[in-house]
Amino acid sequence: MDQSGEKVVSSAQLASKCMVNPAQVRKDLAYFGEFGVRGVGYYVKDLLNSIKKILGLNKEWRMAVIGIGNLGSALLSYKDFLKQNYKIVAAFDIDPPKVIGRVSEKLGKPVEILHISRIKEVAKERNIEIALITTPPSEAQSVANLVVEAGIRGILNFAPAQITVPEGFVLKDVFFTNILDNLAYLLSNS
Amino acid sequence: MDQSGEKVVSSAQLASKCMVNPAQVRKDLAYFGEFGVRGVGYYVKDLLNSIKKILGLNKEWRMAVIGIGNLGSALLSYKDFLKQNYKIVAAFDIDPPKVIGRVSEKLGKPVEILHISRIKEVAKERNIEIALITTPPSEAQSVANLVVEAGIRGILNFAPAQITVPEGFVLKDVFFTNILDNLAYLLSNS
DNA sequence: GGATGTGAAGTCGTTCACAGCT
DNA sequence: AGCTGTGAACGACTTCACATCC
Repeated sequence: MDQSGEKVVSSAQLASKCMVNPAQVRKDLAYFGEFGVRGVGYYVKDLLNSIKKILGLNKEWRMAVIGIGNLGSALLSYKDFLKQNYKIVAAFDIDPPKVIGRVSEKLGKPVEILHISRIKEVAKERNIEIALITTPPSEAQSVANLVVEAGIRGILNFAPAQITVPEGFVLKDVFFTNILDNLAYLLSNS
Repeated sequence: MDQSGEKVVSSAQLASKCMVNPAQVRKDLAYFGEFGVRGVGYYVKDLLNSIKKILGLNKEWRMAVIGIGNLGSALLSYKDFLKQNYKIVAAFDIDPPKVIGRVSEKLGKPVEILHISRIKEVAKERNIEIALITTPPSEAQSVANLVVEAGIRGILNFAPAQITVPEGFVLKDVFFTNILDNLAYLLSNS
């Protein structure tokens, strides 16, 4: 809406876009503060900034991809990051030379692939806060341990393996098979 | 538990494994039928079968991958499908010859990559019920239209694009950036 | 006048507690 | 005796409705 040049928006407009109740929109926003103006609505620019602040998207998050197979390569060339506040600033593998060429072809400004042993050093240098684990499942936990040791507090795990991290670290799994199960369920009952 | 040879399980055991309340487990299961035996618990084998039936996992789901870039290739060699009831039986791209070699290397029994124009014909032949869309976002909607026209009722969309399908079709998006946003939020507030 | 922010009412989901069955 | 299935009690979230402020 900001890009379309719209200045204000009401909870009713937001609600219809999100297919929820207008009161829900107001309650949810009011939970974090007073962002609206009575009798007017919400100023789009202000609301956008406020929400970004709430969600932690008012800064650039610096990330590393670990495990440069097909999935890791896909992430390295994932253009959608550019629109968001995420940036891949490092890539690691256990066998770096093999893959440099492959990735360089794909990107204008390629990210050099480094040996996993350098993660602690590089994490500090480049202020890495999030690690994307795209290794085979058998390596996921030991890689996670290295990530933790390197002081990277956020982990997004793409490997189909259950891994654990100590208190104070945040781990999220991307198991698309869960979504696939949901799809299968919906197909079975329709 | 079945693989460990356990014969029966109580709602209390299931609850502690899932970190929920025992009554929750019983209510949820009872919603779909009577699977337990009073004074005993649930027979593991029977319960497993019942749950598979409920979730639509008591059959093999035949799938096609459309768009054989990095992500599509990753899915083609995704070993975890084997454990589940999903099978990739076809792969499509707009430029098939280019990629055959790359995928063949990776798999013992490669799936041949076909031109997208053959989707309708092949969908019928091979009883394809689910399409995994891994094209660039700009192509996602037009590919989805072809999928719908081919009579494939389930779509799992990996492309970062909003697409729509007619009534009667089921669409699920795999937008891992949502999970990444959630991770960033949790990191910001801890 | 008109849309927000919010107590009150209403609805939905979770937990308790026990009857009923093995 | 023990555990399920389930009505009743409870708690949480959603929606309503209006006082409040621009």
